[in-house]
Amino acid sequence: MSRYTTGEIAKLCGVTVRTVQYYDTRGVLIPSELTEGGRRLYSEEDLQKMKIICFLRGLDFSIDNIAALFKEENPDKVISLLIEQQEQALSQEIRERQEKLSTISEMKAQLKNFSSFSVESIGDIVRIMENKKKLRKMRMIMLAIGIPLDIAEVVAFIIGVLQGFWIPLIIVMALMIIFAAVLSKYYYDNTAYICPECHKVFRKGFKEVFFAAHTPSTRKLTCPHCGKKSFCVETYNEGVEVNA
Amino acid sequence: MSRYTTGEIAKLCGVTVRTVQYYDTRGVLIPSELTEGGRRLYSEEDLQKMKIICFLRGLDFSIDNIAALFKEENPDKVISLLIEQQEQALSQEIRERQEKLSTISEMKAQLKNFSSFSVESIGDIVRIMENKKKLRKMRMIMLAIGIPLDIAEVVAFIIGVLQGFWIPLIIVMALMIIFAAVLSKYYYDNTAYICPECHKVFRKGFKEVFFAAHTPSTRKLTCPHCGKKSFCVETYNEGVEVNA
DNA sequence: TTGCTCCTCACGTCACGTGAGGTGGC
DNA sequence: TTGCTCCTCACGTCACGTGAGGTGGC
Repeated sequence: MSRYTTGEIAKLCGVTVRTVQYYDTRGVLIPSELTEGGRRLYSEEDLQKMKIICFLRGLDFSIDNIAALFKEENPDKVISLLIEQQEQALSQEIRERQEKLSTISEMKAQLKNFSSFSVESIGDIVRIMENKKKLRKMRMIMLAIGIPLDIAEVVAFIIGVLQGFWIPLIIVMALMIIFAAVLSKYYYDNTAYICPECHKVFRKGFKEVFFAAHTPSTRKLTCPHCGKKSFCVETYNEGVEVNA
Repeated sequence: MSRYTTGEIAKLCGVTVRTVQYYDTRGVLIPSELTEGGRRLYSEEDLQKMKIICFLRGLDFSIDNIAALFKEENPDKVISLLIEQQEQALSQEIRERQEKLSTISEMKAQLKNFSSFSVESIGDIVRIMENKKKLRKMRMIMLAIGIPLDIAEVVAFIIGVLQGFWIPLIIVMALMIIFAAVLSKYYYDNTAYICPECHKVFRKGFKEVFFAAHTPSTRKLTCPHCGKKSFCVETYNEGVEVNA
């Protein structure tokens, strides 16, 4: 009959001595023998049990559940239940982490718009991310109107060239100008800007916005709150008034 | 200037009062004011900061990292670093959990082979899972030899029927018998069985194994160690002698 | 005055890790 | 005798949760 010491069990199972001792105090693996000096001695069965415990711990089963399993009279029913639970828990944890990952990568993308970053900018980013869907929806609506008009213009132009009949093109051009004005106004009304310096949301006059230097999602504007001129990130306007 | 109490901050940020107090003691969010009675009062900026803290905590950033970020002079460099770290950590955690999930589902599949399950069977399952690759490899080798022979037999049979020339079929049949004998011996030599009662690995005589009732991965055998007859799970043989 | 909220200890959670100071066993 | 291993407290980790017993503020 081979006997193992705490250290031997630990080495054979790839854990620390402390873990083996801990499992004793937790009552999952009580050594089958003690020396007169109070040292733990483990049998071959103890070793096998420890290996099972380590395997289950490696699958994130809790020590309480493992202990319960060993005390159980009908372990076959309990193990199936525990396995189901564990599958659920792990899948849930994977889903959560995947969501966090996608939030992080969206945040990373937004960070690039901030020329002057301070920790408070994170608050701005959260706001932008929350309003991003609305902003995207608005842009989609504008595209849905703009693209057919563009097509109409090309068609009217071709008609003009091929048939020498220019009336359609003139009508379409007129429509284009009207729609462009309406769309610009619509876009302007539904966007606001976040100052990267003082983190306030503001809107400015149409002309200033229209002619400002810009990138796809920022515009260089003078913040009406702190007075600093910088590239401000565009966001969906939720009831902000124009601060001239 | 609006002031918020601990409870208001908690409600606005979707956390408990205890959490708000805890962030104070941890030094991440120290209230900008205290009443004479010692109650915490938070400013509007404190609220914004708390929202950022909660957002970052929701992405599993540690309180220490968040605190460091707020104290940092160049937060833009630090935030990028932290984001990278967090992405790495989350991906790693996802991978680990996916591996655990696949181990669990393999274990679930193996469990079905155990008619009489006890907690010790988990040890058997681990052993079977470890040897599964070798067993599969052996079965693949046997298929790789068996299938060409099968094809050869069909071809020889067709030749016999079409041309009345039966010599090839006779030769192939003879080869088949020889190979079947060799393969059976090979299969027999490389497999052992685990007793679901006493969990020992054993091998038995060729005849008993050959004629035993069986399923694709178990065979009804009498365990030489405990003497009980039951469906034993097949595993790869790692140097076990025949225990007649 | 009465609820409600908030306050500070202080201990609990979970599965160990990390010393400290002492001792068994080859 | 000398190392090495093991022993038992006892505290630390991480981000809070959960009472207990007391008090501020409307």
